[in-house]
Amino acid sequence: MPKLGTSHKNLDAKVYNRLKAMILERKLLPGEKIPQEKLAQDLGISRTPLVSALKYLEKEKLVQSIPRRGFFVRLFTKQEMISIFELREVLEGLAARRAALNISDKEIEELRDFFVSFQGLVDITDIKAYAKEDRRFHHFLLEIGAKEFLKSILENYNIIIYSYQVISSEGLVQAPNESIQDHLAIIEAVSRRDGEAAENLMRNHLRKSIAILRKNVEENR
Amino acid sequence: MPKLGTSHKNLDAKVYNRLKAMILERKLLPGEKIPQEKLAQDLGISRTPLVSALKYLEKEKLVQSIPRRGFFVRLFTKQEMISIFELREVLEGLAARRAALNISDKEIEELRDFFVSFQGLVDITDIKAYAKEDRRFHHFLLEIGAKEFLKSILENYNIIIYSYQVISSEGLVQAPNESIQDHLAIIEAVSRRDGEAAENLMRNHLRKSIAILRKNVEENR
DNA sequence: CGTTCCAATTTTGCATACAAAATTCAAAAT
DNA sequence: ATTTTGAATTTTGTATGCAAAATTGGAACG
Repeated sequence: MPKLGTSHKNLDAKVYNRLKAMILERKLLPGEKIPQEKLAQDLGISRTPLVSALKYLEKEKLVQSIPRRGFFVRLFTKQEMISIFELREVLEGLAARRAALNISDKEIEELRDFFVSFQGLVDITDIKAYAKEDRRFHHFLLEIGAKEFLKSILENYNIIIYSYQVISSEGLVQAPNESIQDHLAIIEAVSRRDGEAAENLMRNHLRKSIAILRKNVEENR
Repeated sequence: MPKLGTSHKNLDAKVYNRLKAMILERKLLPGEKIPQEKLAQDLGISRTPLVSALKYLEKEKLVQSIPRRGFFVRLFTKQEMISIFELREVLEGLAARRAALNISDKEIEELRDFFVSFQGLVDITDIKAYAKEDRRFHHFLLEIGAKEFLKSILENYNIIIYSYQVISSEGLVQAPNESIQDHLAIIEAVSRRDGEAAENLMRNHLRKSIAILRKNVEENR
C-alpha cells in the first residue's frame, strides 16, 4: 500500500479520500471494525489524522463510532436505501429547479447533447454506456443547480454514489428504454428555463426508481 | 468558565455541543478566529478533543477551516440564508409528507392541540408566545417525519436553527395573523394522513417566508 | 510617514505517550 | 461440554511534545 505520510500538508483530507475510496471499493466491508493502529501503519501515518478522517466519515454516515469500542463501516438496510432515494428525490428536484433558473446559453447547448447517441435506437443494449451517460447527466445538472449547502449535502451524504450502488445492472434501477424519455423531458424543461417543470419531472423520474426499489424490498422478504 | 475535562467519557461530543452553543449565543463571533490554545485552556482540556469538535462543526459549515491558518467562525450571507430556506422548503416538505403517512392516532390528537390558544383571536399580539408555538409545531412534525438521514441533515446543517436566526421579530419571518392559517391547514392535512397535501401545504408555507426574505434582500441593497 | 524585510514568537499539524477501558483467552467452576 | 472468571493484551481517548508554517513587531529603508 502506498504511504501517505511523506509530503507535508493536509494529511487528514488525503486519508479521508483514501478511506472513502476503500469503503466504496469494498476493501473495508460493512460491519467491519476499523483497525486503527494497523491501518495507520499501512498508510504510514499516525492515528491522529486517521481518527480525524474517521470523524468526517462519521458525519457522512459512512462509518459509525461507538464510544470506547471503535469505528465500524456502516451497513445500509434496504429501508435506508429507500429513505436516501426519497431525499434524493427532493434534493435533486430542487437542484433541477435551480439549474433551470441559472443555466447559461452555452450550458443549454451542452445539455442538449446528452443522450443523443441513444436517441432513435429501437432498443438500448449498451447498458454500461447508458449508465455512464445517466450519471454524467445527473452530475451535470447538479454542477449547475447545486451550490453551497445543497451541493455539500449531496456530496457529504453520498446520496448519489449510494443510490447508484444499489445492486442492479450497472447501478441502474430503471430500464434505459423507459428512463430515456424522462431524461429528454427534463432536458427540454431545463432548456426552456422552466424551473417548476424541471423540478416536477426530476421528482417524477426519481419517484419511479423508488417504486422499483420498494417492489424489490417486498420481493426479497 | 466551567471546565469539561473532569468527568471521563466522550469529551469531544461535549466540546462540540459547547462550541455550537457558543457560536449560536454569539460568544464566538462570525469571522473570528478560534484561539485553540486559549479556548482549550479555558475549557480545561487539551487541543485534541477541541480540534475534533471543530472538525464536526466544519462539516456543518458552522466553522471554516483554512489549512495551516486555523478555524474561523463562519459568516452567512443573506443569499446563503435564502438558499438554506429553499433547502428547508423541500426537506420539511418531505418531512411533512412522511409525518402524514406515519403519524399515530395519539399523535394526531396532540397535533390538533397546537395553536388552539391563538385561534379565534382577532389579532395575535403575543408574538413571543406565538413564535415559540411555531417552533414547537415544526419540531413536532420533524420528530414524526424526519428519521435517519433527513433528521441528521436538518440537525447537522442547523437549517432550522439558522432559519429562525433571521433578523426579524423573535425569528419569525411571517406575521402570525397570516401564518396561522397555513399551520392549521397543515395540521388538517396531516391529520387526514394526506401526504401529498401535507407536503404541498408545508412547501407553500415556507415559500412565503422565502419571498419575504428575498424582498428583504432587495431592500437592504 | 509608509513599505519592506526578517528575526522572534505563536500556532498548526502530526507523532508519540500513557492511563483507562475493552477484549481476549485460558484456567477454573458448574 | 458449557459457562464464568480474571489476568494479560490490545485498543481507545486524551494529553503532551515537537518540527514546520504562519504571524508579529519593529528595525531598516525609501
